Amino acid sequence: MTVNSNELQVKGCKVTPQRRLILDILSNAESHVLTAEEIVNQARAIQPNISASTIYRNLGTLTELGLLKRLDSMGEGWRYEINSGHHHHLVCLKCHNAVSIDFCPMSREVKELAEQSGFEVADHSFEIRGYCINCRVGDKKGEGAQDLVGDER
Amino acid sequence: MTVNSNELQVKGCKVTPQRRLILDILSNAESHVLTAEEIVNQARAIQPNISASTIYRNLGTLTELGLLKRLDSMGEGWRYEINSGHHHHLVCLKCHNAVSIDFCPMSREVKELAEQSGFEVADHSFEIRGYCINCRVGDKKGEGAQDLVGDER
DNA sequence: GTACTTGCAAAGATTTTGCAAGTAT
DNA sequence: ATACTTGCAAAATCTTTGCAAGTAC
Repeated sequence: MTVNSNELQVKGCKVTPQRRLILDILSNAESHVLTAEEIVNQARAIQPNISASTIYRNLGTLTELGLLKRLDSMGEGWRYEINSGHHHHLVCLKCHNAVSIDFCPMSREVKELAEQSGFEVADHSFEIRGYCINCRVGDKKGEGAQDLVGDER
Repeated sequence: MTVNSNELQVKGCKVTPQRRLILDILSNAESHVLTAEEIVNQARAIQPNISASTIYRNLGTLTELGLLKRLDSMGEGWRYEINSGHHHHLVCLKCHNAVSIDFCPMSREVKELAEQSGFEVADHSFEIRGYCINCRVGDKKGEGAQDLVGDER
């Protein structure tokens, strides 16, 4: 999943190296969903004097434009991913990898069930947490092979 | 759902007025899931000189003891509720009321689907967001009948 | 050339921590 | 009596904002 610069222009926003960098980091993260902090760190590994506020501002901007999607994060602030449509995730509790799944629990039956009480359904979230195949191999509690840290590009 | 003082003692922790207050607020909230800030505010309405740090500390402690459950909150910090077993919520985007639902998307099929990739399922979350029947009546965007504010006991 | 962006530094907001005083058991 | 808790104030985080300088178009 890559976002090219055209998509930025089409949205009526200027293509700056900082914005490209953010989008590239998230694109390369592929199966990752990164926190703002992680994006700042990875961006600094490439462009050391990029400002954190620039990144925070752009994460907001790009999310509003619909290029990024914000997920909540069990209390660790927001996590961001390239917006590639509606889907849910398997999230590894050790390495924080997030891989998309096709299954969506919001069937017509479930929606109707919710609506029985007069509730108007607007949105939903679903997330499965556990341990990915890589992290199951080692010790689940260990701090071993955290693949989020490091340069990642 | 009420937590009596015995449960605190059984967990090997002292029964202080502050802890009772926190549990009472959350018990009375019934269908509410409150943020730390809301709990602080409600607590202060009753015991004005209670310290916010006491509440933060106790929310942590009570969660570790399993008396409370922490939910994440689309970026607004944690929300807390009395731990009354596994269930999911319909959350109103206007008044933030959270009502429990019985339906759980984690069927055996879904679990197996997740496990096909070698993922070990540990946990999951599911939340339906929208507008509760009370809030549908009025203007959804208005700030009108926020029933979280106020003294609530 | 001009409006939008950036970096910096400072301000905000929220949560955590150290420590002496207070309290439940 | 004593170990656990509290309140206070200070620190630590994380995120936002104001503004002058810089940049994409």
